[in-house]
Amino acid sequence: MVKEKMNIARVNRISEFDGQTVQLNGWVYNSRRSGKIGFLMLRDGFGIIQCIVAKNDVGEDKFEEFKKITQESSLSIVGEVVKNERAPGGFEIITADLTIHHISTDYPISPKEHGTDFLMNNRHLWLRSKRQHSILKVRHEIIKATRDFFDSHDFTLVDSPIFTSNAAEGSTTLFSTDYFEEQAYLSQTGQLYGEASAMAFGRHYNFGPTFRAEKSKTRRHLTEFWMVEPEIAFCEIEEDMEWAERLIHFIIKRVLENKRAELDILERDIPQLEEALKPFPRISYTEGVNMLKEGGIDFEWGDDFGAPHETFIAEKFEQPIIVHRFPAAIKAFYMKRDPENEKVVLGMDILAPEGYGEIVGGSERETRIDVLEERIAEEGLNQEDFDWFLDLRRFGSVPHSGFGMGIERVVAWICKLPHVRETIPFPRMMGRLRP
RNA sequence: UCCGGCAUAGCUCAGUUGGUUAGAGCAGUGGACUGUUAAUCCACGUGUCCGAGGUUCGAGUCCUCGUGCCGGAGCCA
Repeated sequence: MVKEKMNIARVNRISEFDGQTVQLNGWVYNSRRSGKIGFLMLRDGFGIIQCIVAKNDVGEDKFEEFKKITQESSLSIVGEVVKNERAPGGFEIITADLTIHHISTDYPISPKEHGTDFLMNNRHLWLRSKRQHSILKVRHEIIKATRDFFDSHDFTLVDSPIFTSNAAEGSTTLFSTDYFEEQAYLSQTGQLYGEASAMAFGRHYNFGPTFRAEKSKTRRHLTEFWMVEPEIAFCEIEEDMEWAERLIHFIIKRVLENKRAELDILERDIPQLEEALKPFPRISYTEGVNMLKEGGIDFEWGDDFGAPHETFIAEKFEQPIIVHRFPAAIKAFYMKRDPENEKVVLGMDILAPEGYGEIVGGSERETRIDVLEERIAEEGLNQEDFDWFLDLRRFGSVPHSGFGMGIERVVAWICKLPHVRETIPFPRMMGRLRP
């Protein structure tokens, strides 16, 4: 039996236990035997380490027991931590004792190749694999960096509600739900509430799930995704762009500092990612249209950029770029008109390089109540639903700006994944509600 | 919603111009091996060929419809 009061080690800190006898608790990642010696790859959630199980060390009975273990069986190992160059990771455990907690039978994910649909059906188990583990560790670092960034600049996290009565952006499809005999929608953005918070706290951010019932089947779309949305009082569009750029620089630095091993497992091209630490070029929509025309692409001023247009412009740069001042007609009602050109709004999008497209969308907000009322009517939205929002322009209206950053798209880009579905533990997409 | 592709063993796939008994690798089980790195070697098994209908002497293969999945467009983060 495994002894009580043993040093319990975690694989990520195994070097601190060099030469000591420790206990490790985990699952079998893989194992192979060669007569009287076995090699057990133990996965403890913090890492994977090789454990040597030799008949001479553990005895006849324990060795017979070891022979029974299968992939993803759970067990505890007691043994000495030793340096060994032959072991992946540089350290291995010379097993003195092992206790089996549970034997797995027919674990579906073998160490060979599988299709995405099969793996997604087994997502609850797929999370145990090295690659998925690394992606979610990077996701965690990105989220933590985001929160640290805002927290360290006096932003207050103020959560926005998930159930809402109003559509903030008329064009997008909403999930509808029955709310005590009234219709409620799942939030597609926390922004309008964020504006209320900014007037109360000066600098605000919210971070939560958002829902879009778009029937999108592309590598960039989920129906449920996480978005961080800062909103800043007394902030104009140029400063808004600065905040977004500084945030992304900060995130990249932190991932490079703390998640290098994970990026290596994902075979991420590091120098290419480091390009994102350069300043972000700022291009107006009109300049973007000219770039398309010079590139021989048929495009009319006033049309919205499609994915191919975004890609065409973004591919000219190694780092993310900021596109700003879009035609008012194609953007949301709350964006402020450019005083120098009423045809455009003070909105901005950040396009990630390497074909990842839009990761940030933001704007300076319209401060004039009459303009907002007009725009709400134009969009065919219900004025009553926005009455509380319009109060923000009745009681001390000030210039303010904000943006939303999609976490999954940032994770996909930083990890250089082919699809956003692997960036979230349990993706929700059209045709995917389980597990 | 629109356009294109795919569907064969638990998994990944092959399957010729339509031809008689549908195959491989991996995983699994048993055995050999004290330094393996997705170990190797020997032995053993598995099929609603996505579903329905049609053409044909004969369909995994051809046709029609349906279903599921994948990619893209639109929309967006």
